[in-house]
Amino acid sequence: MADPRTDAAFLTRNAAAAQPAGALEERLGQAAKDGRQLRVKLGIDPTAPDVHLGHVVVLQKLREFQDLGHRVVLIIGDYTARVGDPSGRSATRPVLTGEEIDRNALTYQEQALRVLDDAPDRLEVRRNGEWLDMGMDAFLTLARIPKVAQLLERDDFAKRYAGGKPISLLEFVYPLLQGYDSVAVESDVELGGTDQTFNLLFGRDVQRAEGRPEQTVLTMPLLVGTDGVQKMSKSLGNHIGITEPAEEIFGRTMRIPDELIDPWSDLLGVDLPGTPGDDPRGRKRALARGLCDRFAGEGEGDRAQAAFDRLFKDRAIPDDIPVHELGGEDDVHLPALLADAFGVSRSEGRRAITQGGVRIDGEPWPQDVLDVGVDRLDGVVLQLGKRRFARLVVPAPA
RNA sequence: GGGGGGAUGUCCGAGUGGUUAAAGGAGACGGGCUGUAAACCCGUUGGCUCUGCCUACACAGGUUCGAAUCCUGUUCCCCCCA
Repeated sequence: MADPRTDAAFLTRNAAAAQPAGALEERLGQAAKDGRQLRVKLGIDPTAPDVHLGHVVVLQKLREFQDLGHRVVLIIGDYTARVGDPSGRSATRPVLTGEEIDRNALTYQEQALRVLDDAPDRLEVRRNGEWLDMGMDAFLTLARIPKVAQLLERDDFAKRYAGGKPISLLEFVYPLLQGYDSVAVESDVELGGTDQTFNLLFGRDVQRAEGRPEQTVLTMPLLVGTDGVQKMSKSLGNHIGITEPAEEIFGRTMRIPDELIDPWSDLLGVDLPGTPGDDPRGRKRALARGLCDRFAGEGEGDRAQAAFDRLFKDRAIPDDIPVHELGGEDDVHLPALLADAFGVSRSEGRRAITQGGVRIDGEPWPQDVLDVGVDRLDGVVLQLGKRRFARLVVPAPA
């Protein structure tokens, strides 16, 4: 446990990079000798409050530091959220209002604690508004540090610049502010995804300029989203949130491409039976169960899997489905009903019917029938496609 | 400050007066096959009270029998020169 070499190897086993080389082990050794905790920083941007599996990769790594006795410093970027982090973005980010930031930060914190240890000596939560709300003179002093050429080398800036896409000065300033966070909290180590590499390394420059020891940078590979192509991100809609119901986590995990099974298992810390490449279906089911147990609660994995099998193997109707109340009309226009029940447009509903995608109580609905008497619908299960269900009820006359 | 270029549907991207709800691709959705994977096949993809109607090609106005396409103004973006 106290062997720095073992600890460093453990911490970097699934990391993308630890920079500079060997620095992590050295720090761990120094900390052990001085009998103090390392301060491990993670800055989070409170623009997207819901924590998803992509965030878990880094949170999980923080947790490992905590379990080795170190202290995590979580920085809520309430001030920097007004700037907008350009990392990995091809366009300028929207700016949030103060209330949105507060709300998001709270939600995030709450959810992050499902992964992190919140013991008082293991977790410190700060907001960078504490120190970034500085005067112009202080800011201008900081502004000497970054060089334009250096900023332009950064991958996403370079791409945008070459592609004729806009980059605002505000975005240029972002790394500087994030770097100053490291000065303010005296971080020993900063974590982030590989897309954060530039910002994290730049933090070292700021620390050096301020006469502080430079932090070690540990980057984690980006978790590929459920589409199997792009990094997991809420705005791309390829994410799985850790507060989602077990059925959802299970089902969406089952839809990931096979190539993702091992990276996910590795980065999210879910152990799988068998060897990589073998029995992808079985391993994927184990992965899905593991994620459910971890985020929805112990035992949820088996439960979700059973529900999943009922639905897709037996093609049965799930037992826990939302109830949709019908209005008072005698005749129901099916496209309108589908629109109300499932949040699609009436045209989409109509299309689904004419393409044979609608079922009533599991029986395919005739493709040319768009209207039906309300008496035919009381208590039945309306189904759109393979996985959208609603139980219909006709309210008793008052 | 001067000059040039651009803004099209979820995204990318054709289209420079009529046969354009707008080629093509991606994505998505429905069906088939299946392991709710991949690959593959078929269909759909602005809305609606649907053999028709309405709204759409940055925004506002104009020319025309007719405009995404022409003109004027506005907003935003990019490039070059200073």
